[in-house]
Amino acid sequence: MPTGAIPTDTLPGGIDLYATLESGQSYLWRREDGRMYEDAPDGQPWYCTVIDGEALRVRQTGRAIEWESSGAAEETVRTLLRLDDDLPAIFEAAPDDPLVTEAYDYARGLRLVDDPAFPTLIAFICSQQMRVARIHSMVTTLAREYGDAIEFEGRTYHAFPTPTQLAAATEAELRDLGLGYRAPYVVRTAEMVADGDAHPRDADGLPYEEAREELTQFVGVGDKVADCVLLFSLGYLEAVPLDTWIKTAVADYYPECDRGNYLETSRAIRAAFGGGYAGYVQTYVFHYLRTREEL
DNA sequence: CGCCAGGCCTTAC
DNA sequence: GTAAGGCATGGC
Repeated sequence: MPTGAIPTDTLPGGIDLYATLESGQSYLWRREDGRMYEDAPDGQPWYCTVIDGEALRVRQTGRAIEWESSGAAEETVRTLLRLDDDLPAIFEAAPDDPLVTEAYDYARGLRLVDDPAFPTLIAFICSQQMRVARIHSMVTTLAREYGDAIEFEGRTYHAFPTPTQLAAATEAELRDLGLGYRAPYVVRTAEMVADGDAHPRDADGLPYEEAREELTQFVGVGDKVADCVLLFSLGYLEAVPLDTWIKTAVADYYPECDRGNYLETSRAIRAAFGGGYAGYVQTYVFHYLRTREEL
């Protein structure tokens, strides 16, 4: 059984695993104590996922990121959690204003994730008009109902369904699982990928705004969901998803960036957030605004 | 009860 | 190209 421990002091800027995995950017991990999003972890809980058919769990101890897997290697952990990102350099590129400073101080060590493209696409199709905990619940349900089961260390894990597995679901089934009006979006997008008509990875490598446009071909995907896939899965760290929280931040802190439409407002806030790492700033600000009063 | 949540689709101008 | 409705569900 592959296991390992990655010393925290070897990671530039350290890491806050809790903030990284419970900030609403990834919906593909589950906290083993079952209290995800309810409370800050009491102790050092394992977070579990399935990646490329292998069970993987990680936890943060006082001095390391420990991991255990049925077959994944350390490189996978480093990739998924973006452990090589240079957080001090990223902070250095961020604007020096009160909101951003507070957001960074609130969750130092939060790292972006690098999740697989298809699950991320579906998760954020499900995300519209939903709260973070319910999105996570919906993704967990899809894995349980349609994904492969994997036994590891006496526990059963469920992979997120493949495009083919999810395309075999019906709209009625997904409505019964609580997806509401997103059900046909999920089925139709899964069919597009399963049939080979398109894949979210096809956007990878295109210039940022072209990549975003490419992703909107999927049913249920507009500019905002496309930005989430670009940021959390395809490595476009400049992407700034304009959700309700960030729109509030724009109105309250950067009113000059509101240009009346997504494209131009996106360009303005991306510049205000420092350009190339604007998506990092966005994720810190989102996490701060959404949870600062709730813990 | 009404309001809101990591919005998008369709239709009408 | 932009604006308005409609849309499911659950928590508060």
